[in-house]
Amino acid sequence: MNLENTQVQMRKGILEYCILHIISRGEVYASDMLDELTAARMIVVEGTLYPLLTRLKNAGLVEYKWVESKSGPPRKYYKLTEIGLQFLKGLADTWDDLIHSTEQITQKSKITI
Amino acid sequence: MNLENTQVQMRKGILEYCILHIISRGEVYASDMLDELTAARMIVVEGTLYPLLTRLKNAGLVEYKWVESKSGPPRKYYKLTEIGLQFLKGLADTWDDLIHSTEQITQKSKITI
DNA sequence: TAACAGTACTTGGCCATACATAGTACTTTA
DNA sequence: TAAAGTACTATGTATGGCCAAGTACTGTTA
Repeated sequence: MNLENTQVQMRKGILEYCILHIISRGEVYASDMLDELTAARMIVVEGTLYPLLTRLKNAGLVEYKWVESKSGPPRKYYKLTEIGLQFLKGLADTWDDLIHSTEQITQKSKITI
Repeated sequence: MNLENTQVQMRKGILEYCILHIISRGEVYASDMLDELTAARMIVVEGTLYPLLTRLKNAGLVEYKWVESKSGPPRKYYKLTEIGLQFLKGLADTWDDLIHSTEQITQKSKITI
């Protein structure tokens, strides 16, 4: 039980939310997402992102099309499905509730951090 | 892949943070924590809380003492250790970073939720 | 006093996710 | 043609939340 591990645990589920958000803004492929996540200091590695995208695809929340690249192999460009959009809206509510609940608990605290 | 499951995933790690916060405010036992978590609409069940408390104890973040009860079996009253307090401070930073990163990503979104 | 309900804590097994690591396949460049 | 870069795939591990069943103690009541 250490900080690093807890950071990983806290990320669980939230990553899914963030990635659906990124995809909701337009067609992107994996490297675009990694760039954006990194820019927001939400560090993610390939081994996490790709399986997640596969899960989202299998669940029907996203779809992709192959697009040829000028430099390298073809890329999968993702976009949200209608189901994915609805799911994202539900996630947004869940996330807001979680934030609110956590604030309610932590703000009661007397300790100063 | 459904909302309910993602809610569970999002809770991971955050629960640990909330419970350390609750314990930081004074000596409490499990039912007190459950009441407070429920009041904040952070629903948790016994099977989640007790193992978590055991982990925190084994990691040296909390300690407890047995206190007799007027109605029922004795209770474990928990309080933070010095290590636990330091850990909680680290978690607070982690949580703030996570909130900030998530906001940075979700607020860029064009979709209205 | 014996059966029952209430309270507090324990335990074992299941599942989903994040990650490390290694590997495949294609393209461009030297 | 070999090397480097890009994009995606696959496998195994660890962790934590949850379900469900169980233990143990106390107080109530018939």
